[in-house]
Amino acid sequence: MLDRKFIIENAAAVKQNCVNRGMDADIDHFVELETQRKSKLQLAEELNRQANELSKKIGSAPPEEREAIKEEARKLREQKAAAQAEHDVLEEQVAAIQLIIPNMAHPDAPIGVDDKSNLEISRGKFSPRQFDFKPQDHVELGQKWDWIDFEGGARTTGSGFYFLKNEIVLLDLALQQWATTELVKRGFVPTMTPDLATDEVLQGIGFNPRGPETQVYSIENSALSLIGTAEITLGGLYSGVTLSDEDLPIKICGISHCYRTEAGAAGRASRGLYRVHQFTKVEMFAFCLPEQSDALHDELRDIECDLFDALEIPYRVVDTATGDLGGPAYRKFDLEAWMPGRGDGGEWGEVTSTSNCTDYQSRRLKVRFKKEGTKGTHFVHTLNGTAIALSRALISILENHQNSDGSVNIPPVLQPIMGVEKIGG
RNA sequence: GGAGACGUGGCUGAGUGGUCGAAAGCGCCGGUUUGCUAAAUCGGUGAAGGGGUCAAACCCUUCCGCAGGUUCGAAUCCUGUCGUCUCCGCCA
Repeated sequence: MLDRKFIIENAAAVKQNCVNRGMDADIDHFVELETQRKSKLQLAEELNRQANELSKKIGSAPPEEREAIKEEARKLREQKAAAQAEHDVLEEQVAAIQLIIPNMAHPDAPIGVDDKSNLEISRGKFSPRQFDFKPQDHVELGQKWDWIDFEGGARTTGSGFYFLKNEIVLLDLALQQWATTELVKRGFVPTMTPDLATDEVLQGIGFNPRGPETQVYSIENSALSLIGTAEITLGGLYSGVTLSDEDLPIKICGISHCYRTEAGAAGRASRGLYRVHQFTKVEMFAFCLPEQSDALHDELRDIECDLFDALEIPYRVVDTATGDLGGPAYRKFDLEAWMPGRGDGGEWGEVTSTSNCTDYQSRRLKVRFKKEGTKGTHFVHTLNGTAIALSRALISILENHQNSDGSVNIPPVLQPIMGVEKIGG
């Protein structure tokens, strides 16, 4: 969320930003309520101060006066409680609006209401391949070699779930192992995170854990939800913690399962593994100083490019338009891999996404830093990026590296881990 | 899952109704002393929110895991909750 003072002082810019992002937040109402809230708070504090003053007097007052002072103090406390109650109502309303005001956008982020305004900024090392046969999609390949069992997933759990089987399990594990190793080489602390998090952390990261619009599976009779991404647990890792500026940036990566309800998202573009309710992901996350976040964002994007280049998968990099940023992101880059089996004759499909969320998440999660030798604390900047989302990486590998007999070549970087050059056939 | 103990400032740790935002020690910052270092010694040293100021100084409120309650007044009493530890049970 944005700082309240910032919103009030920059109301016009915040309003324009909401328009650019296609979000509807009543900034004027926010300013009005927040102003009221502050004056109520001052009133409550003043009444409290007066009551405190009286309470202190009681000890030294002559016994016969004590009851009268007590009575007066009691009245003041009652008035204070009333003012506080009014304040609390306002606070709730202010917080509700503040929660839906999106982050400001990077000045270079393309402005537009949806993904049609996304701007392609670069391409990977490899171009989409010209097949001399009709490429199959990953669903067909998965069926042919008994690699992916959607029927089994549907029977045990429901539509949108699947079993991975046979060699593709080893490919999946090899990708996790390889990606994590690559990140460790680049200074990331590897973690395996919980697959559940408290609703508070979910909300801090920018997810809406409950309610009709939610994309999140929540656990009944508890304040826990299944995470949609390790961004949630990694971001929550230091919630409430004040870090030292000397420890920043902290680069951390995490392997987790990701769960998404994908309510209303079924359709032709969601075939197979592309949009599923559960998948595994290796996620990058960083906490850093404000002045570091732009460069770090570029670094995360470049790592994603390195990984997909190493896997020999064609992709393009997209600078996401304001309307497609979501709430927390200040700027977002997506990698879209070429998926030969998608649509008619192949389509680009999102495989990674990296966002600079500046202090939008850290303000809610209260992740601060202290500059050594100075007073006060500030909010860190947080960034996240997909290293490998297994389901979509598997699509990319199967579809791009398939042979005419349906066998699939394993990218050279994974061969030492898997011990084979090819699967199927 | 059952029983018990505990949760105080960067750390250790005192504090069982007001004089406590909180002793003491350690650490840290600054001064003095000293050939350097160490030691000694003096002083300072939490956070959030609000007001105030050009900026400071300064003022107010809140914070002793968290949330409620009792009371004129709560670190201290009560309830709930979360976390940690120990023992038992169960278990991969």
